Amino acid sequence: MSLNTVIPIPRRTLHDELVDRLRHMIIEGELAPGEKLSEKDICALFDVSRTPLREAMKVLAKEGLIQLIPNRGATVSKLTMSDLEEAFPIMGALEAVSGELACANITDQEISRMERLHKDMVDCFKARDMSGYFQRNEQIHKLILDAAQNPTLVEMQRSLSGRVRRARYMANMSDERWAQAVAEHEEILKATKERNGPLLGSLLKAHLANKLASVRASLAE
Amino acid sequence: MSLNTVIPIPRRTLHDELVDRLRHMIIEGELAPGEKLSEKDICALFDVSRTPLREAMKVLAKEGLIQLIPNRGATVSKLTMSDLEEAFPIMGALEAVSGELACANITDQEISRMERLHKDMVDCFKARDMSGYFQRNEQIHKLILDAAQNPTLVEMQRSLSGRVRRARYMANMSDERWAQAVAEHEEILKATKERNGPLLGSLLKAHLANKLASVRASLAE
DNA sequence: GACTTGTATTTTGAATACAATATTCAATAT
DNA sequence: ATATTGAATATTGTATTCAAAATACAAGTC
Repeated sequence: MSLNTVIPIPRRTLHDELVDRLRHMIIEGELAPGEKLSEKDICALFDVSRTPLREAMKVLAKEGLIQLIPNRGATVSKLTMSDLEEAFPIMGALEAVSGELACANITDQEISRMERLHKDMVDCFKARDMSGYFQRNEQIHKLILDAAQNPTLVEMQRSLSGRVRRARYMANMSDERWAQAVAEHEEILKATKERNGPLLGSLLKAHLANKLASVRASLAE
Repeated sequence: MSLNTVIPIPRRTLHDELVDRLRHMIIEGELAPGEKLSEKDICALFDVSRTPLREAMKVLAKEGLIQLIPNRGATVSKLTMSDLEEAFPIMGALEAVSGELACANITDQEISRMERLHKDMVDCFKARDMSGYFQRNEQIHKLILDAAQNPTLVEMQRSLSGRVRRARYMANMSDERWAQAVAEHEEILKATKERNGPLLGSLLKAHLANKLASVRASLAE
């Protein structure tokens, strides 16, 4: 029997499924920041009992996406500027590490995939296709992260960026900033191809810092 | 009424309490790595029902202290060398950030408390009081972290160091390494007093790297 | 009318009950 | 003797029930 090719039957528990679905809804803004999450309503929505839902809520609270107050239920976490200020230095540090580790481990194949994604992303930029741009952008960052070969790092980044991703609804990217971001990505690609870990690390960190600055500027108005 | 001085009546939920107690037991090694955690047994141990226990388990799994396999229950995570190798670069990066942020925010009062702790720690070293040393050592690191004024950073560090703390049972610190660690702490104190963020950051990172190296060496035998 | 105070309703926390899956172990076949 | 099958048992996943706390609201007071 071809044991290696057998894909295990996906059997998820309800609470795992709920974690994924709720997380998605929160990140996509379907559940608004500050919104009260009534157990009753959500149970009705997904047609599950409160037990698996409550288990899922504990996980989401740990990820920082919701807030649980004893005897008072759950609300979707609000995303304030100070939350961003808090998260960004950490994300920056993690980006730097992932850059260093990625350079140490990345394969030629991954690099060429990155080049392809980069090209597509630039095309999206030229066509002013923001949604397509964001998608490629995320894929590139994910590629770097995965190349770092560190599951814990991936998990932490995912958790933080999940919290912060909602910020894209907070501020619109200016045209200059967009162009600048693309330019930064050119350098990021270059450093990766050279497998220059420290450089890639600092580029990624700077890239993130610039992003925060632009959000801050856009909110200051 | 003196509203500011009223301490809220501490009312914790059972699952919160369980999270704390189980975490403590795992970190202290009372629950051995690899040990199966039977819901029935633990419920009996704490005299609670399965509902709050299961909620607590989800949180501990998220912290990486236990592993949950659907329909097969929970086991205490094992701590392998490769887990350490994975965690340390992240912890290093977080240490570096906390050093930078701490220098920006630390008060004179906190610095003098740090000096006091440092002195006590050196005394413990001279008296070969390892337990006392560890205690002060931890307090110093916690002080730096708290000074960074970043709750998310604190939480992430706590989570990672919780996983890794068990490593102290894996390897005994050599006498040279101990002396070296104390010397490193001298520099850490100095950089803090000078409020030299980048320096403190790199010292903390190096301090951690050395620790990992010593664990690795000690395990290599 | 604004503010208490007490009661009804709703919501959450925890325990129990039931269902699904895994494990154990004896009986059977190889 | 070892391996395999299937029933018995145990354990986990989910639903339901019960209890405690919070909220909503109405009646009474100033």
